[in-house]
Amino acid sequence: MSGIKDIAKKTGLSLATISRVFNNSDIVSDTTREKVLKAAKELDYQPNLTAAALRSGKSKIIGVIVPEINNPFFSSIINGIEQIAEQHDYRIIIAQSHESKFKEQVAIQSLIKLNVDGILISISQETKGFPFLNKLESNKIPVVFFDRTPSEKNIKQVVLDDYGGAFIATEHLIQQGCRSILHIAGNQEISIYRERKKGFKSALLKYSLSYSEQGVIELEMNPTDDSKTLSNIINKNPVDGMFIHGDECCIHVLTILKKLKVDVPKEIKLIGFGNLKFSTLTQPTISTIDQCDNEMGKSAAHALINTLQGNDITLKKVLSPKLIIRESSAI
Amino acid sequence: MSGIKDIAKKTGLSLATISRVFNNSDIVSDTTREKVLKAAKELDYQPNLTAAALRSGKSKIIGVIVPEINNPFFSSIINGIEQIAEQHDYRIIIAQSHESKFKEQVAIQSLIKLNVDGILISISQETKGFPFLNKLESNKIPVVFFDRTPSEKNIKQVVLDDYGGAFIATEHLIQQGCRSILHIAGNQEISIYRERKKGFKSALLKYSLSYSEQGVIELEMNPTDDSKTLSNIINKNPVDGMFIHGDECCIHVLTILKKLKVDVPKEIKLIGFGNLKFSTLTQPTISTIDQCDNEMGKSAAHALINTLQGNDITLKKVLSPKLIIRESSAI
DNA sequence: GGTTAAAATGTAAACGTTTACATTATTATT
DNA sequence: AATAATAATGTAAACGTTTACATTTTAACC
Repeated sequence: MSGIKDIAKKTGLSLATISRVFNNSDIVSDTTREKVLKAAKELDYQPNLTAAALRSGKSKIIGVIVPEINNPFFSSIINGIEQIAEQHDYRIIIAQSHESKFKEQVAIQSLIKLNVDGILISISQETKGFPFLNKLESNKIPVVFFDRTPSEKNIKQVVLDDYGGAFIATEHLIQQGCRSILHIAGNQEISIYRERKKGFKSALLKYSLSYSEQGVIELEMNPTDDSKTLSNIINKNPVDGMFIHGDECCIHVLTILKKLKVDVPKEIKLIGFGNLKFSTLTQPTISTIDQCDNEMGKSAAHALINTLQGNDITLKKVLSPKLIIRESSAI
Repeated sequence: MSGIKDIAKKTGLSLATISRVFNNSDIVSDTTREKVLKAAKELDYQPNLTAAALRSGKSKIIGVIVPEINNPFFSSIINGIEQIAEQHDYRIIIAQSHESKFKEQVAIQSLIKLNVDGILISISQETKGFPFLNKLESNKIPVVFFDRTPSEKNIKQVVLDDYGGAFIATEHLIQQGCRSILHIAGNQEISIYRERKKGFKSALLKYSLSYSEQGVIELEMNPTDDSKTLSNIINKNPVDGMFIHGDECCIHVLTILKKLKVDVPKEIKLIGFGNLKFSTLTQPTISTIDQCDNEMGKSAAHALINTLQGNDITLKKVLSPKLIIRESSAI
């Protein structure tokens, strides 16, 4: 492996000049620049980023912490992050929290030790606040949160407008003629699901449809139990639409409804949330809300890189989810 | 940030001794070890891995290159890799080739510059051979390939027995009573799909069923075209089973068959390949072959770490896929 | 052509560890 | 108690860059 020294020897220039050529920050004369680049090519020079990182304090590495990497939502986000990072010549290093606050902390420690320039993180479900913020600040490591963010104020974050997404989903059902809509909600401990419930409620109220807590249920994700629950509800007061907190649950519901001989979308229209790939593979295909996962990754990466470059950024960016209309909500 | 120097100052010991305590390689007396650890705790010492990497040449980072991170197969593998890496105190850095040979090369260069200790890679579809092997060898960076491996000999790799998987899938259909089985094959340019076709053929022959090239087709993944293709075939000679090269295609076929009013599994039994999550969410649920994705990641990581630690490893590890029986192949 | 300003290059220390080698302290052996 | 062997610690250079500061070269001006 040839280094800066070899180029210096070959060109007769000093180390400093060579270094300046590659960090095109300073002024180097065109002739020497060319001379250096030529020599670099001939020697197949590869800069040693470790050495550069040690001296300059900039590693050109961004740490990314997600709960689970093999969750399509997060892996798409990472994909977005990677795209932007690559464009700016940053590498990303990935760690998982597995929804554990402890592992999250371990991951952060590791990233600090590795001298990452910044961190992108979606916090674990266990984590309410974010006690590591001080430590990161004292290490001058900027953080941008995405999707799942802690309650602290004045943090940089990019999130989805879950409320708005739920609103347009519900609105869509209403516009398709539904008048008695059930919301199958997610765990209300988690803020995004609370927001989705709120959006559902608002849409009903806007269109003067009655909202009641009986119109919102949670499921066990167990075929037999949920089948009973749903058939009970449907038989009592005829439901003609369902807004379901997530695509996976939506497919679960679809399967149950089929078994109950309910025609989707004729008798009941369905809309999910998430735009997972398999929502296009069901029969009928599932209408849903796109979470802009890739875009979220890109935005988060942009925000962090801007911060690293000293540009001011808006503290909070809210992405607008998109309505995806498919067969399950057709008239 | 306090460093080794601060501990030295606080304890009155030399830098070398402190270093030795943390690289518990050498012999340090128990009393000084304790003294150092105590001081380290009090100072909240975090070793600077960049400095350590520069001096020692070992970064404790493993580079991982996959075609697409947001592909459930690869993200599960990465998950497995991460588990093992973490246990051995390695960090992983992820790069994507996006199926491009050029980007693959760029990724490798980046990883070299970052001084990764080793590389795990599943090569892009464009890549037949692996011309970067020399470069990595000359940089003393060991490589372990997984799933998609180049044709070169004497490379460390962990792969799936695609042939065997296809064999047991087909055998299962036969045992369920199928006698006229269609194979919906994947792109025969790609070796894993060639292997699956071979396994299909072998199983038929073992059970004295006739094999002909008409019994193998490829689809366009387009609902209308494929619907025609399939109805033609089914009408000519009655098919009672299908072994499909991948779960996603299997769902596609299932949807078409439903529209053609074919009863799955009564009239035609289906089995896919891949054990993707959504194969449990269809109706009927889909029998499939599990690809051991997580295990593949673990094995690959183990192989690499063993190599890094100087232990000899077997050159090639072949994982045995598992039969997952669900409704689509029920009697 | 001499003076000054600006541009280009050079010098050498620094980043925080690890490690070969040297030294000192301890224990064992006779 | 002297010597040898071993264990524990110390010294200082090294890893490959970046960068503050110093110096030299070039250009600009009157």
